[in-house]
Amino acid sequence: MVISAGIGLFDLYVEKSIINAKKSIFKYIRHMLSKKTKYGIKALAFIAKREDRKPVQTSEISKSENISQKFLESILLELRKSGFLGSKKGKGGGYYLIKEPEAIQMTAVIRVLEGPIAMVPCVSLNYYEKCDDCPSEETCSVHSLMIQVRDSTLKVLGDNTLADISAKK
Amino acid sequence: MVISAGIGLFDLYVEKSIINAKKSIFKYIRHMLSKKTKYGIKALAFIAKREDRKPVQTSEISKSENISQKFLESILLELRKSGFLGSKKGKGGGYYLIKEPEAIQMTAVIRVLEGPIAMVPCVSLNYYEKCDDCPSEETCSVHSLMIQVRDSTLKVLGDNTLADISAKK
DNA sequence: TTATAACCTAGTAATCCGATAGGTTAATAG
DNA sequence: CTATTAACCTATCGGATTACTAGGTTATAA
Repeated sequence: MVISAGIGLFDLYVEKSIINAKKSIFKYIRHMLSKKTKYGIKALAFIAKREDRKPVQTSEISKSENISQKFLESILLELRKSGFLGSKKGKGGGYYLIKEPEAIQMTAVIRVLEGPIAMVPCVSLNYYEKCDDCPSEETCSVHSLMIQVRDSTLKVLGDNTLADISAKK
Repeated sequence: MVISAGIGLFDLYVEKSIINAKKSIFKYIRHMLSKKTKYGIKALAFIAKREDRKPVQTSEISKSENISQKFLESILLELRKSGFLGSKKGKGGGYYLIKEPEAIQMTAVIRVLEGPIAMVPCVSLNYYEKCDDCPSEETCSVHSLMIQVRDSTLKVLGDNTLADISAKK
């Protein structure tokens, strides 16, 4: 007597329930800060911690901070192009800070790597965009709330410089 | 003499440059607050604005706030299941507030619709998750910064209730 | 009994994230 | 002058989400 030679209806149900279970167990959690930004900040802090101003290699940061080297390369490249870092090729090359850590606000770093700091485009200072569904921003219940959130976040990120977050402990 | 019978190298280059141009013009902007949450807040405010406690239909909110009705249905359903709203079927049915608007903090609403308020899971109070790349949270440069952001955001969203954001103007 | 409006289950296109692969260019050491 | 080093560049990818849409079923009231 053959119990189950192929995939029956029951098997399909089991299969489905496993998938659903997986979905609920490994529930995706929305990250507001992308890994790109997170890695970028970590890398900047790593470079800032160096007493000397000698170039730091991507490979060193990658190993020390557990970041995929290729991914990190693209991030550091972007930070260089945005004017945060300078670079040097060849042996003994790498990336180095151009400005003083005290002069680098976290708002600037996040805006370059992540984009807008505001939670909705209609309250963004640097990436403003009108909502297509909203007839008026004055009467929008979300608008004023998000302005408050934006301002408090901006205060924190503006007060913190690279020097603050890379302070040796 | 055939000038160009098919797709030559040059055509491909042109094609490519158009694509790149499109990419840069219509740059995607990361929204931290999803439309789902935004619509949910707007709908709650709409219902709270009603003096009477009679049920409000999805269709009415949908028209007034320019929200896709089907999408809104799913959102209101979720808000009902989370204990923010009550519902009534059939004619004259709809959704109504269960609690007083003053008793509904925006932190609660956002946590249900959006998920964590923190920008990184490792500083989330309700959705905590260890970072797999970080050896220690104490020495992480991002961690302490994100705690500050979280706390300031939490303060704003905790201070604001549904009554505050739905106040008639 | 019929209209209404909530409730439920699927599925979809578009889009992004995080990463990988495989090179080229420029600077330094020997 | 040559080899090595490390930044720089281009392309591509799977997996996952978001914001919907489609097409129903159930419960309530007129």
